[in-house]
Amino acid sequence: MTVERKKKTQSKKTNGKIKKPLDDNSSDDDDIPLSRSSKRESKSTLKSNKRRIKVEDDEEEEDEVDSDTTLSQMSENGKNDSKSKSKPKPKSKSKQSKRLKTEDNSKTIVKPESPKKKQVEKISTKKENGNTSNTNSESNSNSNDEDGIADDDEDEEAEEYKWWEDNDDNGEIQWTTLRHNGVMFPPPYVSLPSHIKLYYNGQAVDLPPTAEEVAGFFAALLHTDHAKNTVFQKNFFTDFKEVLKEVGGTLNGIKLEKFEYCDFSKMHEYFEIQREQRKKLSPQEKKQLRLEKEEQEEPFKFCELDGRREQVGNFRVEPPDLFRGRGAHPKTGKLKRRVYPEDIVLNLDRNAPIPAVPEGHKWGEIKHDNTVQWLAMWRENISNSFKYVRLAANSSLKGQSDFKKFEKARELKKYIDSIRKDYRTNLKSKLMLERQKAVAIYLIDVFALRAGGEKSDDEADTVGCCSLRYEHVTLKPPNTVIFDFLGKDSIRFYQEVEVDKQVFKNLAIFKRAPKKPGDQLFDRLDPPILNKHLQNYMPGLTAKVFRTYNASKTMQDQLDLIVNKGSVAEKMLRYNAANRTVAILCNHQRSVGKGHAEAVRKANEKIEELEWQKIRLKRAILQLEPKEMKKRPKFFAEIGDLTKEDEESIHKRIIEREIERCHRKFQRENDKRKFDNEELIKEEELKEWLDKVSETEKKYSLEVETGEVEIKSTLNTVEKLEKNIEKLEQRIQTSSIQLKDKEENSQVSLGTSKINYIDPRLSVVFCKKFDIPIEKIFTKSLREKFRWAIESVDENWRF
DNA sequence: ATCCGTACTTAGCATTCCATGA
DNA sequence: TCATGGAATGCTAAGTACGGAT
Repeated sequence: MTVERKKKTQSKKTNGKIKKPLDDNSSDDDDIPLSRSSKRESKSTLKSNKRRIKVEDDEEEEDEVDSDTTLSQMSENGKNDSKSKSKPKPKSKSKQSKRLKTEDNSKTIVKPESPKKKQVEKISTKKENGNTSNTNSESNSNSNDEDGIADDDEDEEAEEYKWWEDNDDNGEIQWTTLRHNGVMFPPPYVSLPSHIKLYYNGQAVDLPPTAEEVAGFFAALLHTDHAKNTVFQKNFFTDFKEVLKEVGGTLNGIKLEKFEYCDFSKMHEYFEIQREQRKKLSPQEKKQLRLEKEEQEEPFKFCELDGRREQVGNFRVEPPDLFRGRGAHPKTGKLKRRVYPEDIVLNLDRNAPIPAVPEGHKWGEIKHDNTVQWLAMWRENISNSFKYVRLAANSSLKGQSDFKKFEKARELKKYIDSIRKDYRTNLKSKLMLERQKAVAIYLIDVFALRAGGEKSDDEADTVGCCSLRYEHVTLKPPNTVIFDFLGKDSIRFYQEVEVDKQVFKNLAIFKRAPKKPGDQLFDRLDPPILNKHLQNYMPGLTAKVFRTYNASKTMQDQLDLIVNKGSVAEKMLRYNAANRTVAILCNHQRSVGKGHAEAVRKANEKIEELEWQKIRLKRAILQLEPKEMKKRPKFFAEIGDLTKEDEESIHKRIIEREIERCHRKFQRENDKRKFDNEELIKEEELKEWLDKVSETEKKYSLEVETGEVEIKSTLNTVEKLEKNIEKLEQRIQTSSIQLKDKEENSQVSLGTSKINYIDPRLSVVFCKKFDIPIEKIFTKSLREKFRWAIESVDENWRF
């Protein structure tokens, strides 16, 4: 774990703690559930009683007026809200009962059901145009074995379905036929060798396999931050004990009571060793394993959608594990239980054959709902929500959704001016609600905030626009605002920015006493209200569309600034810079890799050494032709830039590295020989190597003294030297560019915006106009995902 | 209106792959 | 040639959105 990384995690945690009574009950203001609930719930009560704020339309004074009543009322409401709090949350039980209900009569295995939902399986008369090939879509169609023969790829798929060349869009229905082979289950648990144990207070514990598995989950994480997190430990241990109880306790009578007494290190070591072995296992044995694995998953990788063969995304059911929540998640460390076929609901077309079930099991339910995109789903036990098996990103369905998303964002272009105009106006509205809407949309538009829906107590405390609280926004007159909060995935959003004057004033109003830390800034607002408002401007417009719009718009603008010159590498750098602007806008972060600081240092040293080499060559030229100095003083000027000290330290570094290398080489070589039973290299030889190095060292120090360089004898003309200098310059250039790129990217994640926010057609156009191979920008899988974009635009297309 | 269930997108970290350079 | 490390992919958590029931 690096320093940087730690820092970051820590800052997350610290941040979380501030607001998290659960984590730390030292602070005074938190009567645990009460204060919390009041925070979170206060708004709902308020929302109902809309109330006017009378506001003079006079610039300066207006704000002072009487919103007060509203506010005080508000916080009062907030206080006794804990009552209202307790009533929601019917909790899992009632949910559970509702659950496996079929929406759609059809042939349910488990229970037949009332026809409910709008039974949309009308065989839309949509002809299978476009895809001339297959279309054996009608019933039986022999379950279309994924024959080992016609193995995918290239020309074989020449007739792939180009949905973007069709223009039929039939609203609700997602497909007409859908067949697949179900899902792949993780392998059953295999017990550890009998000498690998959990130790409790020094004693080996005999665990039944089911419990051992759970202990193993923890052991596997022993060296991670999770294992050090007390919430994680606590949740894990509770669930571990529960499982143990379920299976009748330990086999040798040891009672596990305290986490602190558990020693997982032997188990952990064992896993490490296994991993090592798997790693070096390998000649082509690895390949063999890989092939076996591929064969196993083959049947699940593809499904048949409207007669076409399409890839499934996550066909593998999530294996049991300890839940790794992000940030300060109250449930982190809990056991995520194994999923069985009985837990799984499959979605298929009515005539599809039912996939085989693992021996001795049956599917939970079979549905035929063609208004949805999922192939299978189950309910997970951590937060009682659903997990879905869906198509892969390169599928037509996903592609179509993606396309629609960007088209919707493009449509916002037509409305954005009037929306902006309106929210500027409404910043002065007399209605509190309108003002809040205006400010919220402003923040969403300008700072790319997320909508910010309400969250419950058993999730990490993170916020977005509507759920911002008092303490997340600091006002610094005249118009500077500091945002500091944890957003999605507990990623910190920290920005010190200048905002519109009126926005500043409004934020001040929203924070006005008696509001206090913990209270909602936008007490009248939630995402549905906001979205409803937005839909008055444009059908389908929601808060998230702004992120897509602004991201792609920014990208377009940035790309427009790039001029078509320089090498591909240079143009790529500019593209990445544009990409980075977008990523920063969207606050897409990543933790700095563990080797980062070191890598930067090394890269800097490398550049320094290249510079040094270059200077040496220049000196060599002068030794050869002293007259050159007069001819091109500029060319030689940089010789003076290198101080003696710098030079010496470079020398030192190189020498040290060489010595190091000699020792390593010696070591390694002898290890090998020992292994092969060969004669070892003598110490003398090492000595010889080292002597050579010290000769070099002497040469260098002489160089420093005299200023005379000694260069390879082949470099004996000015021309040759210059050629080499040129090469060095080139290398320096490339290295510097790369380094710069690396540093600037260290905390910014470009991928997320590339995958989700930047209209891929922008990149395609960029490539066409600037003569860049698309492979430079999109990886293989992204090219597949964005095939619709790659194949559909010409270079004049604009977002 | 609010609540709640459902379904879909977006997100960063973990793992694997693969090129590169010591 | 092997180790190393960055890029690519895999995984699944964490968001948004929306509609129907109450």
